[in-house]
Amino acid sequence: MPLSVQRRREKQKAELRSELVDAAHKLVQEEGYEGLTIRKLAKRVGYAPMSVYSYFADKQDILFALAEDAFETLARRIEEHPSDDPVEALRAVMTEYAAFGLGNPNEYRTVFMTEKTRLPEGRSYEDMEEGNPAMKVLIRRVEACVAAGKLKGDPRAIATMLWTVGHGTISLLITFPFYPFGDPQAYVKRMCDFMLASLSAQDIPSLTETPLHC
Amino acid sequence: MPLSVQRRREKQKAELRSELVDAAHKLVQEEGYEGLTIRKLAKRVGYAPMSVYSYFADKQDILFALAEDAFETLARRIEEHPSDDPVEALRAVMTEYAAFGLGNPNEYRTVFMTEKTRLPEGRSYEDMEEGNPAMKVLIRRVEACVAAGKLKGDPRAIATMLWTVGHGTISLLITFPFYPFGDPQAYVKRMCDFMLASLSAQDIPSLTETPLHC
DNA sequence: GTTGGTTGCCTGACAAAGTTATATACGCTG
DNA sequence: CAGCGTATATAACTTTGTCAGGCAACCAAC
Repeated sequence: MPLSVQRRREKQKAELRSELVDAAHKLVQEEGYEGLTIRKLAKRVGYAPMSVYSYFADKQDILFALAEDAFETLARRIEEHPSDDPVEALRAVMTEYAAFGLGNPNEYRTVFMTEKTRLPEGRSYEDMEEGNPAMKVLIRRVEACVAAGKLKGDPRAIATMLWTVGHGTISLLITFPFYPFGDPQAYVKRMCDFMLASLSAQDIPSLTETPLHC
Repeated sequence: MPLSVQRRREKQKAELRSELVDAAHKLVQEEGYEGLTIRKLAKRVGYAPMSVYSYFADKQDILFALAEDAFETLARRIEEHPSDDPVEALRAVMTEYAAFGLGNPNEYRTVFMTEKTRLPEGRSYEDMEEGNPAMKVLIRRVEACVAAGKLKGDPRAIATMLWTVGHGTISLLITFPFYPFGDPQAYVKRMCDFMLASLSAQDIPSLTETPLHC
Protein backbone atom coordinates (compact mmCIF):
# COMPACT_ATOMS: atom_id res chain seq x y z
CA MET A 1 0.00 0.00 0.00
CA PRO A 2 1.80 3.07 -1.21
CA LEU A 3 -0.70 5.39 0.43
CA SER A 4 0.04 4.11 3.88
CA VAL A 5 3.71 4.48 3.37
CA GLN A 6 3.29 7.99 2.08
CA ARG A 7 1.03 8.80 5.01
CA ARG A 8 3.57 7.50 7.46
CA ARG A 9 6.23 9.60 5.82
CA GLU A 10 4.07 12.67 5.92
CA LYS A 11 3.33 12.04 9.54
CA GLN A 12 6.97 11.67 10.40
CA LYS A 13 7.70 14.81 8.47
CA ALA A 14 4.94 16.67 10.29
CA GLU A 15 6.24 15.39 13.59
CA LEU A 16 9.77 16.53 12.96
CA ARG A 17 8.42 19.85 11.76
CA SER A 18 6.46 20.41 14.93
CA GLU A 19 9.46 19.22 16.88
CA LEU A 20 11.45 21.96 15.19
CA VAL A 21 8.76 24.52 15.97
CA ASP A 22 8.85 23.41 19.57
CA ALA A 23 12.62 23.75 19.70
CA ALA A 24 12.37 27.20 18.12
CA HIS A 25 9.82 28.14 20.74
CA LYS A 26 12.12 27.14 23.57
CA LEU A 27 15.08 28.79 21.94
CA VAL A 28 13.29 32.12 21.62
CA GLN A 29 11.98 31.87 25.14
CA GLU A 30 15.43 31.18 26.56
CA GLU A 31 17.68 33.37 24.49
CA GLY A 32 15.40 35.85 22.81
CA TYR A 33 14.78 36.57 19.18
CA GLU A 34 18.42 36.78 18.23
CA GLY A 35 19.01 33.42 19.90
CA LEU A 36 16.97 31.73 17.22
CA THR A 37 19.48 30.63 14.60
CA ILE A 38 19.26 27.78 12.12
CA ARG A 39 22.37 26.18 13.51
CA LYS A 40 21.20 26.18 17.10
CA LEU A 41 17.83 24.91 16.01
CA ALA A 42 19.39 22.01 14.12
CA LYS A 43 21.70 21.11 16.97
CA ARG A 44 18.78 21.03 19.38
CA VAL A 45 16.96 18.37 17.39
CA GLY A 46 20.17 16.54 16.52
CA TYR A 47 20.29 17.31 12.82
CA ALA A 48 22.68 19.10 10.54
CA PRO A 49 21.96 22.77 9.99
CA MET A 50 20.87 22.31 6.41
CA SER A 51 18.32 19.66 7.29
CA VAL A 52 16.10 22.38 8.66
CA TYR A 53 15.63 23.52 5.08
CA SER A 54 13.89 20.26 4.32
CA TYR A 55 11.04 21.42 6.55
CA PHE A 56 11.07 25.16 6.14
CA ALA A 57 11.68 27.27 3.08
CA ASP A 58 13.75 29.79 5.04
CA LYS A 59 13.96 31.51 8.39
CA GLN A 60 10.85 33.61 7.79
CA ASP A 61 8.95 30.39 7.31
CA ILE A 62 10.06 29.25 10.76
CA LEU A 63 8.85 32.52 12.23
CA PHE A 64 5.46 32.08 10.60
CA ALA A 65 5.17 28.58 12.01
CA LEU A 66 6.16 29.94 15.41
CA ALA A 67 3.50 32.63 15.16
CA GLU A 68 0.86 30.10 14.23
CA ASP A 69 1.87 27.94 17.16
CA ALA A 70 1.78 30.92 19.51
CA PHE A 71 -1.72 31.88 18.41
CA GLU A 72 -2.88 28.34 19.11
CA THR A 73 -1.23 28.26 22.51
CA LEU A 74 -2.76 31.60 23.36
CA ALA A 75 -6.21 30.43 22.27
CA ARG A 76 -5.84 27.33 24.39
CA ARG A 77 -4.81 29.36 27.40
CA ILE A 78 -7.77 31.67 26.95
CA GLU A 79 -10.23 28.80 26.71
CA GLU A 80 -8.91 27.45 29.96
CA HIS A 81 -10.47 30.54 31.54
CA PRO A 82 -14.18 30.49 30.73
CA SER A 83 -16.91 32.28 32.65
CA ASP A 84 -20.68 32.35 32.78
CA ASP A 85 -20.62 36.13 32.90
CA PRO A 86 -19.88 37.19 29.31
CA VAL A 87 -18.09 40.35 30.42
CA GLU A 88 -15.88 38.38 32.78
CA ALA A 89 -15.16 35.93 29.96
CA LEU A 90 -14.12 38.81 27.77
CA ARG A 91 -12.00 40.27 30.54
CA ALA A 92 -10.29 36.89 30.83
CA VAL A 93 -9.25 37.14 27.17
CA MET A 94 -7.45 40.40 27.84
CA THR A 95 -5.93 39.15 31.07
CA GLU A 96 -4.61 35.97 29.48
CA TYR A 97 -3.35 37.85 26.45
CA ALA A 98 -1.41 40.18 28.71
CA ALA A 99 -0.14 37.35 30.89
CA PHE A 100 1.05 35.54 27.77
CA GLY A 101 2.84 38.60 26.47
CA LEU A 102 4.40 39.70 29.73
CA GLY A 103 5.32 36.14 30.62
CA ASN A 104 7.00 35.43 27.28
CA PRO A 105 8.26 38.81 26.14
CA ASN A 106 10.80 37.32 23.78
CA GLU A 107 8.24 35.23 22.00
CA TYR A 108 5.71 38.05 22.00
CA ARG A 109 8.21 40.30 20.34
CA THR A 110 9.10 37.65 17.79
CA VAL A 111 5.53 36.80 16.93
CA PHE A 112 3.68 40.08 17.23
CA MET A 113 6.32 42.68 16.62
CA THR A 114 8.37 41.48 13.67
CA GLU A 115 7.87 42.12 10.02
CA LYS A 116 4.90 40.37 8.44
CA THR A 117 5.10 42.00 5.06
CA ARG A 118 5.41 38.64 3.38
CA LEU A 119 2.56 36.20 3.82
CA PRO A 120 3.40 32.50 4.01
CA GLU A 121 2.85 30.88 0.65
CA GLY A 122 -0.70 29.98 -0.17
CA ARG A 123 -2.21 32.15 2.56
CA SER A 124 -4.77 34.81 1.90
CA TYR A 125 -5.84 37.79 3.96
CA GLU A 126 -8.88 35.93 5.23
CA ASP A 127 -6.73 33.09 6.47
CA MET A 128 -5.18 35.53 8.86
CA GLU A 129 -8.52 35.89 10.60
CA GLU A 130 -9.87 32.41 9.96
CA GLY A 131 -6.66 30.67 10.90
CA ASN A 132 -6.11 32.74 14.01
CA PRO A 133 -7.79 30.81 16.79
CA ALA A 134 -7.04 33.48 19.37
CA MET A 135 -8.85 36.12 17.33
CA LYS A 136 -11.72 33.71 16.80
CA VAL A 137 -12.30 33.12 20.48
CA LEU A 138 -12.03 36.85 21.14
CA ILE A 139 -14.71 37.59 18.55
CA ARG A 140 -16.88 34.80 19.92
CA ARG A 141 -16.73 36.21 23.43
CA VAL A 142 -17.48 39.71 22.17
CA GLU A 143 -20.49 38.29 20.37
CA ALA A 144 -21.66 36.77 23.65
CA CYS A 145 -21.43 40.20 25.28
CA VAL A 146 -23.40 41.77 22.45
CA ALA A 147 -26.02 39.04 22.67
CA ALA A 148 -26.30 39.64 26.41
CA GLY A 149 -26.78 43.35 25.81
CA LYS A 150 -23.55 44.26 27.58
CA LEU A 151 -21.96 45.65 24.44
CA LYS A 152 -23.43 47.19 21.33
CA GLY A 153 -22.12 47.23 17.79
CA ASP A 154 -20.18 45.12 15.32
CA PRO A 155 -18.40 42.28 17.16
CA ARG A 156 -15.41 42.14 14.84
CA ALA A 157 -14.87 45.88 15.14
CA ILE A 158 -15.08 45.71 18.92
CA ALA A 159 -12.71 42.74 18.98
CA THR A 160 -10.24 44.54 16.76
CA MET A 161 -10.29 47.59 19.00
CA LEU A 162 -9.73 45.45 22.07
CA TRP A 163 -6.85 43.71 20.32
CA THR A 164 -5.39 47.09 19.41
CA VAL A 165 -5.41 48.34 22.98
CA GLY A 166 -4.21 45.03 24.38
CA HIS A 167 -1.34 44.94 21.93
CA GLY A 168 -0.43 48.56 22.59
CA THR A 169 -0.38 47.96 26.32
CA ILE A 170 1.72 44.81 26.18
CA SER A 171 4.17 45.98 23.56
CA LEU A 172 4.83 49.28 25.31
CA LEU A 173 5.40 47.50 28.60
CA ILE A 174 7.83 45.19 26.84
CA THR A 175 9.61 47.74 24.71
CA PHE A 176 9.90 50.53 27.30
CA PRO A 177 10.20 48.66 30.58
CA PHE A 178 11.86 51.65 32.21
CA TYR A 179 8.99 54.02 31.51
CA PRO A 180 7.10 54.67 34.76
CA PHE A 181 3.90 52.81 33.97
CA GLY A 182 3.63 51.78 37.60
CA ASP A 183 2.86 48.14 38.25
CA PRO A 184 2.49 46.36 34.86
CA GLN A 185 -0.40 44.21 36.07
CA ALA A 186 -2.18 47.27 37.37
CA TYR A 187 -1.67 49.08 34.09
CA VAL A 188 -3.09 46.13 32.16
CA LYS A 189 -6.09 46.06 34.47
CA ARG A 190 -6.54 49.80 34.08
CA MET A 191 -6.59 49.61 30.29
CA CYS A 192 -8.88 46.59 30.33
CA ASP A 193 -11.38 48.23 32.69
CA PHE A 194 -11.21 51.44 30.76
CA MET A 195 -11.93 49.71 27.46
CA LEU A 196 -14.82 47.63 28.77
CA ALA A 197 -16.41 50.64 30.42
CA SER A 198 -15.92 52.83 27.34
CA LEU A 199 -17.09 50.24 24.82
CA SER A 200 -20.24 49.54 26.79
CA ALA A 201 -21.14 53.22 26.53
CA GLN A 202 -21.02 53.37 22.73
CA ASP A 203 -22.44 51.70 19.65
CA ILE A 204 -19.41 50.54 17.64
CA PRO A 205 -19.88 50.55 13.87
CA SER A 206 -18.34 48.01 11.51
CA LEU A 207 -14.79 48.65 10.30
CA THR A 208 -15.85 49.03 6.69
CA GLU A 209 -18.67 51.50 7.18
CA THR A 210 -16.75 54.36 8.72
CA PRO A 211 -17.79 57.80 7.60
CA LEU A 212 -15.41 58.94 4.87
CA HIS A 213 -15.98 62.65 5.23
CA CYS A 214 -13.62 64.67 7.41
CA MET B 1 43.57 78.49 24.01
CA PRO B 2 43.08 74.85 24.69
CA LEU B 3 39.45 75.26 25.52
CA SER B 4 38.59 76.64 22.16
CA VAL B 5 40.43 73.88 20.42
CA GLN B 6 38.73 71.31 22.51
CA ARG B 7 35.40 72.95 21.83
CA ARG B 8 35.97 72.90 18.12
CA ARG B 9 36.86 69.27 18.29
CA GLU B 10 33.78 68.48 20.27
CA LYS B 11 31.68 70.37 17.83
CA GLN B 12 33.17 68.57 14.87
CA LYS B 13 32.63 65.31 16.64
CA ALA B 14 29.03 66.19 17.37
CA GLU B 15 28.52 67.20 13.78
CA LEU B 16 29.86 63.98 12.39
CA ARG B 17 27.79 62.10 14.90
CA SER B 18 24.61 63.81 13.83
CA GLU B 19 25.65 63.30 10.25
CA LEU B 20 25.86 59.60 10.99
CA VAL B 21 22.44 59.64 12.66
CA ASP B 22 21.05 61.37 9.61
CA ALA B 23 22.58 58.78 7.31
CA ALA B 24 21.19 56.01 9.50
CA HIS B 25 17.80 57.66 9.31
CA LYS B 26 17.85 57.69 5.53
CA LEU B 27 19.20 54.18 5.36
CA VAL B 28 16.39 52.83 7.50
CA GLN B 29 13.81 54.78 5.58
CA GLU B 30 15.07 53.49 2.26
CA GLU B 31 15.99 49.91 2.98
CA GLY B 32 14.29 49.10 6.25
CA TYR B 33 15.67 47.99 9.55
CA GLU B 34 17.86 45.26 8.12
CA GLY B 35 19.29 47.77 5.66
CA LEU B 36 21.00 49.59 8.49
CA THR B 37 24.49 48.11 8.69
CA ILE B 38 27.66 49.61 10.03
CA ARG B 39 29.40 49.16 6.71
CA LYS B 40 26.70 50.88 4.66
CA LEU B 41 26.55 53.64 7.22
CA ALA B 42 30.28 54.24 7.00
CA LYS B 43 30.26 54.17 3.23
CA ARG B 44 27.49 56.75 3.14
CA VAL B 45 29.49 59.29 5.11
CA GLY B 46 32.74 58.36 3.38
CA TYR B 47 34.52 56.75 6.30
CA ALA B 48 35.88 53.33 7.00
CA PRO B 49 33.46 50.95 8.68
CA MET B 50 35.34 50.98 11.94
CA SER B 51 35.33 54.75 12.22
CA VAL B 52 31.69 54.55 13.21
CA TYR B 53 32.86 53.03 16.46
CA SER B 54 34.56 56.29 17.32
CA TYR B 55 31.13 57.87 17.65
CA PHE B 56 28.96 55.01 18.84
CA ALA B 57 29.74 52.23 21.25
CA ASP B 58 27.94 49.65 19.16
CA LYS B 59 24.93 49.21 16.94
CA GLN B 60 22.48 49.49 19.81
CA ASP B 61 23.93 52.88 20.52
CA ILE B 62 23.13 53.95 16.97
CA LEU B 63 19.58 52.77 17.40
CA PHE B 64 19.25 54.81 20.58
CA ALA B 65 20.51 57.90 18.82
CA LEU B 66 18.09 57.22 16.01
CA ALA B 67 15.23 56.92 18.49
CA GLU B 68 16.18 60.18 20.14
CA ASP B 69 16.27 61.88 16.77
CA ALA B 70 12.91 60.40 15.82
CA PHE B 71 11.33 61.67 19.03
CA GLU B 72 12.61 65.15 18.28
CA THR B 73 11.39 65.05 14.70
CA LEU B 74 8.02 63.83 15.87
CA ALA B 75 7.78 66.60 18.47
CA ARG B 76 8.65 69.17 15.83
CA ARG B 77 6.01 67.83 13.48
CA ILE B 78 3.41 67.93 16.23
CA GLU B 79 4.22 71.49 17.15
CA GLU B 80 3.73 72.50 13.55
CA HIS B 81 0.07 71.67 14.12
CA PRO B 82 -1.17 73.85 16.95
CA SER B 83 -4.77 74.81 17.64
CA ASP B 84 -6.69 77.18 19.86
CA ASP B 85 -9.13 74.44 20.72
CA PRO B 86 -7.28 72.24 23.24
CA VAL B 87 -9.11 69.10 22.15
CA GLU B 88 -8.22 69.74 18.52
CA ALA B 89 -4.63 70.34 19.56
CA LEU B 90 -4.64 66.99 21.32
CA ARG B 91 -6.23 65.32 18.33
CA ALA B 92 -3.44 66.76 16.21
CA VAL B 93 -0.89 64.96 18.37
CA MET B 94 -2.51 61.63 17.64
CA THR B 95 -2.95 62.41 13.96
CA GLU B 96 0.66 63.46 13.53
CA TYR B 97 1.90 60.51 15.54
CA ALA B 98 -0.03 58.17 13.26
CA ALA B 99 1.06 60.00 10.11
CA PHE B 100 4.65 59.74 11.26
CA GLY B 101 4.35 56.02 11.93
CA LEU B 102 2.42 55.08 8.83
CA GLY B 103 4.58 57.33 6.66
CA ASN B 104 7.85 55.90 7.97
CA PRO B 105 6.98 52.35 8.93
CA ASN B 106 10.58 51.20 8.76
CA GLU B 107 11.77 53.86 11.12
CA TYR B 108 8.77 53.42 13.39
CA ARG B 109 9.54 49.76 13.68
CA THR B 110 13.18 50.43 14.37
CA VAL B 111 12.55 53.09 16.98
CA PHE B 112 9.40 51.96 18.74
CA MET B 113 9.36 48.24 18.25
CA THR B 114 12.86 46.99 18.88
CA GLU B 115 14.46 45.87 22.07
CA LYS B 116 15.08 48.60 24.62
CA THR B 117 16.11 46.39 27.48
CA ARG B 118 19.39 48.23 27.74
CA LEU B 119 19.36 51.90 28.51
CA PRO B 120 21.99 54.12 26.89
CA GLU B 121 24.80 54.72 29.30
CA GLY B 122 24.24 57.44 31.82
CA ARG B 123 20.49 57.58 31.30
CA SER B 124 17.98 57.12 34.06
CA TYR B 125 14.32 56.23 33.95
CA GLU B 126 13.33 59.85 34.34
CA ASP B 127 15.44 60.86 31.36
CA MET B 128 13.19 58.75 29.25
CA GLU B 129 10.31 61.03 30.04
CA GLU B 130 12.24 64.26 30.43
CA GLY B 131 14.32 63.71 27.33
CA ASN B 132 11.39 62.69 25.20
CA PRO B 133 10.11 65.90 23.65
CA ALA B 134 7.21 64.16 21.94
CA MET B 135 5.91 62.87 25.26
CA LYS B 136 6.40 66.29 26.77
CA VAL B 137 4.26 68.07 24.21
CA LEU B 138 1.62 65.36 24.53
CA ILE B 139 1.44 65.86 28.29
CA ARG B 140 1.34 69.61 27.85
CA ARG B 141 -1.60 69.42 25.49
CA VAL B 142 -3.41 67.03 27.80
CA GLU B 143 -2.86 69.51 30.62
CA ALA B 144 -4.44 72.19 28.46
CA CYS B 145 -7.50 70.01 27.99
CA VAL B 146 -7.72 69.36 31.71
CA ALA B 147 -7.36 73.07 32.43
CA ALA B 148 -10.14 73.79 29.94
CA GLY B 149 -12.36 71.26 31.65
CA LYS B 150 -12.48 69.01 28.60
CA LEU B 151 -10.69 66.15 30.35
CA LYS B 152 -10.48 65.15 33.99
CA GLY B 153 -7.75 63.36 35.87
CA ASP B 154 -3.98 63.01 35.99
CA PRO B 155 -2.44 64.43 32.80
CA ARG B 156 0.49 62.03 32.69
CA ALA B 157 -1.82 59.05 33.10
CA ILE B 158 -4.10 60.30 30.35
CA ALA B 159 -1.13 60.96 28.09
CA THR B 160 0.25 57.48 28.72
CA MET B 161 -3.07 55.89 27.87
CA LEU B 162 -3.29 57.90 24.66
CA TRP B 163 0.25 56.87 23.78
CA THR B 164 -0.66 53.24 24.44
CA VAL B 165 -3.63 53.30 22.12
CA GLY B 166 -1.81 55.30 19.46
CA HIS B 167 1.10 52.90 19.53
CA GLY B 168 -1.18 49.87 19.44
CA THR B 169 -3.02 51.25 16.45
CA ILE B 170 0.06 52.15 14.47
CA SER B 171 2.07 49.04 15.24
CA LEU B 172 -0.78 46.69 14.40
CA LEU B 173 -1.37 48.48 11.12
CA ILE B 174 2.32 48.15 10.35
CA THR B 175 2.85 44.58 11.54
CA PHE B 176 -0.36 43.06 10.16
CA PRO B 177 -1.02 45.09 7.01
CA PHE B 178 -3.12 42.29 5.56
CA TYR B 179 -5.56 42.22 8.45
CA PRO B 180 -8.85 43.80 7.34
CA PHE B 181 -8.71 46.97 9.39
CA GLY B 182 -10.39 48.84 6.56
CA ASP B 183 -8.84 52.15 5.60
CA PRO B 184 -5.83 52.80 7.88
CA GLN B 185 -6.59 56.53 8.18
CA ALA B 186 -10.18 55.76 9.09
CA TYR B 187 -9.08 53.27 11.71
CA VAL B 188 -6.71 55.81 13.23
CA LYS B 189 -9.49 58.38 13.32
CA ARG B 190 -11.84 55.85 14.87
CA MET B 191 -9.44 55.04 17.69
CA CYS B 192 -8.65 58.69 18.25
CA ASP B 193 -12.29 59.71 18.43
CA PHE B 194 -13.09 56.76 20.64
CA MET B 195 -10.34 57.62 23.08
CA LEU B 196 -11.18 61.30 23.30
CA ALA B 197 -14.86 60.56 23.83
CA SER B 198 -14.15 57.87 26.41
CA LEU B 199 -11.53 59.82 28.33
CA SER B 200 -13.78 62.86 28.59
CA ALA B 201 -16.39 60.69 30.27
CA GLN B 202 -14.13 59.50 33.10
CA ASP B 203 -11.87 60.80 35.82
CA ILE B 204 -8.47 59.19 35.20
CA PRO B 205 -6.41 58.48 38.33
CA SER B 206 -2.64 58.73 38.47
CA LEU B 207 -0.61 55.70 37.42
CA THR B 208 0.79 55.15 40.88
CA GLU B 209 -2.43 55.25 42.84
CA THR B 210 -4.26 52.35 41.29
CA PRO B 211 -6.34 50.27 43.65
CA LEU B 212 -4.32 47.20 44.59
CA HIS B 213 -7.22 44.98 45.60
CA CYS B 214 -8.71 42.54 43.07
C1' DG C 1 17.48 -9.49 -7.41
C1' DT C 2 19.44 -5.94 -9.69
C1' DT C 3 18.93 -1.21 -11.41
C1' DG C 4 17.54 3.48 -11.64
C1' DG C 5 15.30 7.36 -9.65
C1' DT C 6 13.60 9.82 -5.71
C1' DT C 7 14.15 11.45 -1.15
C1' DG C 8 16.40 12.83 3.11
C1' DC C 9 20.36 14.17 5.30
C1' DC C 10 25.03 15.90 5.56
C1' DT C 11 29.58 18.36 4.37
C1' DG C 12 31.70 22.33 2.59
C1' DA C 13 31.70 26.80 1.02
C1' DC C 14 30.28 31.70 0.30
C1' DA C 15 28.79 36.37 1.30
C1' DA C 16 27.51 39.58 4.62
C1' DA C 17 27.15 41.00 9.26
C1' DG C 18 29.12 42.92 13.99
C1' DT C 19 33.15 43.38 16.36
C1' DT C 20 38.24 43.16 17.98
C1' DA C 21 43.05 43.90 17.37
C1' DT C 22 46.57 46.22 15.21
C1' DA C 23 48.77 49.69 12.36
C1' DT C 24 49.20 54.47 10.46
C1' DA C 25 48.93 59.37 10.27
C1' DC C 26 47.75 63.81 11.90
C1' DG C 27 47.94 67.51 15.41
C1' DC C 28 48.87 69.22 19.91
C1' DT C 29 52.39 69.51 23.87
C1' DG C 30 56.75 70.31 25.84
C1' DC D 1 61.99 69.33 16.87
C1' DA D 2 60.69 65.13 19.51
C1' DG D 3 56.92 62.63 21.72
C1' DC D 4 52.45 61.35 22.44
C1' DG D 5 47.53 60.77 21.98
C1' DT D 6 43.57 60.72 19.23
C1' DA D 7 41.27 59.70 15.04
C1' DT D 8 41.08 56.88 11.13
C1' DA D 9 42.16 52.79 8.28
C1' DT D 10 43.34 47.87 7.41
C1' DA D 11 42.97 43.21 8.30
C1' DA D 12 41.10 39.47 10.52
C1' DC D 13 37.76 36.69 13.47
C1' DT D 14 33.19 34.94 14.50
C1' DT D 15 28.61 34.08 13.43
C1' DT D 16 24.90 34.37 10.56
C1' DG D 17 21.64 32.67 6.49
C1' DT D 18 21.86 30.13 2.42
C1' DC D 19 23.60 27.56 -2.01
C1' DA D 20 25.81 23.64 -4.33
C1' DG D 21 26.83 19.24 -4.37
C1' DG D 22 27.47 14.46 -2.47
C1' DC D 23 26.19 10.06 -0.04
C1' DA D 24 23.06 6.62 1.33
C1' DA D 25 18.71 4.46 1.80
C1' DC D 26 14.37 3.29 0.05
C1' DC D 27 10.77 2.26 -3.67
C1' DA D 28 9.44 0.69 -8.32
C1' DA D 29 10.16 -2.11 -12.22
C1' DC D 30 12.23 -5.50 -15.17
